[in-house]
Amino acid sequence: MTTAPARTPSEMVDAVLTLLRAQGGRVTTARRQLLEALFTSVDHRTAEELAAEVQSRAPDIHLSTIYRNLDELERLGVIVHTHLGHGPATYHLASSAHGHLVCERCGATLEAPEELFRGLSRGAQTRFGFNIDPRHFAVLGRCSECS
Amino acid sequence: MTTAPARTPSEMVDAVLTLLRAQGGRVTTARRQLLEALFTSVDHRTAEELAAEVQSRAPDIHLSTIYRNLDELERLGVIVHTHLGHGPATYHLASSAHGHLVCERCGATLEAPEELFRGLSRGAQTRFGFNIDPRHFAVLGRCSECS
DNA sequence: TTTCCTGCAAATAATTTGCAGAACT
DNA sequence: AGTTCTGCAAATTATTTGCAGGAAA
Repeated sequence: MTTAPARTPSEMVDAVLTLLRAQGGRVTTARRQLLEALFTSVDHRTAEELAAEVQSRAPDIHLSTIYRNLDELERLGVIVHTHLGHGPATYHLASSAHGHLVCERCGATLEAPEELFRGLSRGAQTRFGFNIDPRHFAVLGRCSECS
Repeated sequence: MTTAPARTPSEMVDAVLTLLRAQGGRVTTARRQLLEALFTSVDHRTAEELAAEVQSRAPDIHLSTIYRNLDELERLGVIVHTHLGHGPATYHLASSAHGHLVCERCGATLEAPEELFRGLSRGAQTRFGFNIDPRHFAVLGRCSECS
């Protein structure tokens, strides 16, 4: 059996640029480089880190342009951003969505599968009619080392 | 059967001031007024809101003094602060600790009993050795109205 | 009178915005 | 040509910090 076709990062970049163009958007160096950076690493990265990577190839691209394009890509559903406690937001591909557990002492970040939140999700729903989104904000606490 | 004696706000303020003095701290107008504000309302309030209330009685007390004293009171375990999504942190008495569900659309805040997080807490513990603290950061999502 | 606290101004961190010119289509 | 994007500088928001004078013990 085959899963969805495994596309190369470069194909993914092109696909998003096509989508962008279809919405009346334009293909620019800043956007191509930012997508390149997003699709060639799995890490969660901050706007600043992404800017640094983009700037290593196109030095003139400004941090504010990175922010504007991250917003745009989030509107398109390509990426999501998460607040891992204090400090800057991190961005990653929407296709690898998951929750986060962050240690408030050492800062370690654990990626938590969505099903870990299923019980909370159900409880919040039945008792408060509330639909939680475990991806937008991390759950803080102490990791095993720091407990 | 009796529960813990219900103390008046004013008695609570005095108790904290005594604790402060016992630690080598000093009793100042700023501290007394801040405690007064904290103990006479149940709301979650931001540093700015607390400053406004304090300043209605003692106009010269500066916002930075409020921040410094909130830190101090948190170190003493009297209050806790919570990040309700974007925007400023809110402070409330540690004795009324609870989790929060915040709607990312309309901003409504629901107070969630700690036990709502029990399943998540257990799962994070057994699967990751992680001890969650549901109080420090709110869980975001959509309230029933906005869903 | 000694140490702690406070007011004030300035610094910080992360992000957003106004604007005029440059780049895509 | 006509929008959309971008770089830059400046504004914003929330909070922190340095310092010198003022107040508690």
